[in-house]
Amino acid sequence: MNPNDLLTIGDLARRTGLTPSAIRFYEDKGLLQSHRTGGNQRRFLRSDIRRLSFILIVQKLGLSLEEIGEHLRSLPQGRTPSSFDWWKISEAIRESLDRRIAQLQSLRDNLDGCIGCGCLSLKTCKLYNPDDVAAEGGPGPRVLR
Amino acid sequence: MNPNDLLTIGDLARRTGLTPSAIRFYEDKGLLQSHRTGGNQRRFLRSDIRRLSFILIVQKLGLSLEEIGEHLRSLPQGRTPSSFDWWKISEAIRESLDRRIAQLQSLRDNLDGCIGCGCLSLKTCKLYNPDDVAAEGGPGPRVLR
DNA sequence: GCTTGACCTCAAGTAAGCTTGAGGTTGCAT
DNA sequence: ATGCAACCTCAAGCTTACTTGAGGTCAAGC
Repeated sequence: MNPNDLLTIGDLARRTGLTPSAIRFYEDKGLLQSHRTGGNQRRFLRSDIRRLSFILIVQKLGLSLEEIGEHLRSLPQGRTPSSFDWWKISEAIRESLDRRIAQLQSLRDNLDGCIGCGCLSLKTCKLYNPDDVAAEGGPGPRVLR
Repeated sequence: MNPNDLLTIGDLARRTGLTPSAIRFYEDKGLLQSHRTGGNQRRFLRSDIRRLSFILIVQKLGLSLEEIGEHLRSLPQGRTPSSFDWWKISEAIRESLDRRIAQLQSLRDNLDGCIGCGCLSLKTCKLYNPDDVAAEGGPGPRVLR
């Protein structure tokens, strides 16, 4: 297969383990782009395999598609992203991951004092009020980020 | 207020910061029970304040209501939970929290090697396949637990 | 006894991240 | 030229964790 060949959505699905519907969904959300054939079918670049892999990996780290989109928009438009481009993104993600780990650790460290004692006072509980971390958030599932 | 007084749903809401609708929702899900007055209104025990506080706190640690329910079902039925009861639960939760932190740490440690290098090979990526961690999961939002 | 706020139920809406299905088109092989 | 898999769009459904609203009842103060 020539490196200039374009991939169908099915090809891309097979290479990434995603379903075509998921890929269309991501395109809808602006996480990748496609060209169209005369007959209106999508054609993708080979570099989109990497792009989707990135999405899958970073999703496992707990980032939302929204957040992933922001990172992806920092990639260069028009040229295939270089190693350095990806490295810059991975740095940014590692930092937020570090923050989340630290947060979870401090929550854990307060767990015994807070629940273990049985007092469970919402007013004094460090766990419940660790500096207003993850305070609001509107409707929908609330996940610690 | 006498310790034997029952609380209305509004009282409980005020004491916990939850809305009445959220409390009804939790009752629906079996996370707490209520008695009813002759006029079909809910009445709660004072120990339900603690129960709800527990739910709120543990939610911040990232557990789903489903998981929280499982923990709560391990509490004694019929008697007010003791400090020791709560302590046992907090131990169990701390352990799963520890596991999650360890998982995140190993993901982070692989981040540079995996994304940073730009290869992003799904087959060889440790990040993507850290022993099938968080593998499947059906529809709906996928969050690393 | 009457008003008023708090309560009740049930249905529908919201957000995220997709899937599933209906109804129709394309593209490749024979 | 035709058959069939793969593609297309658009609408609706699913899960989690709730909220909002409609339409109606209860309880407590005056």
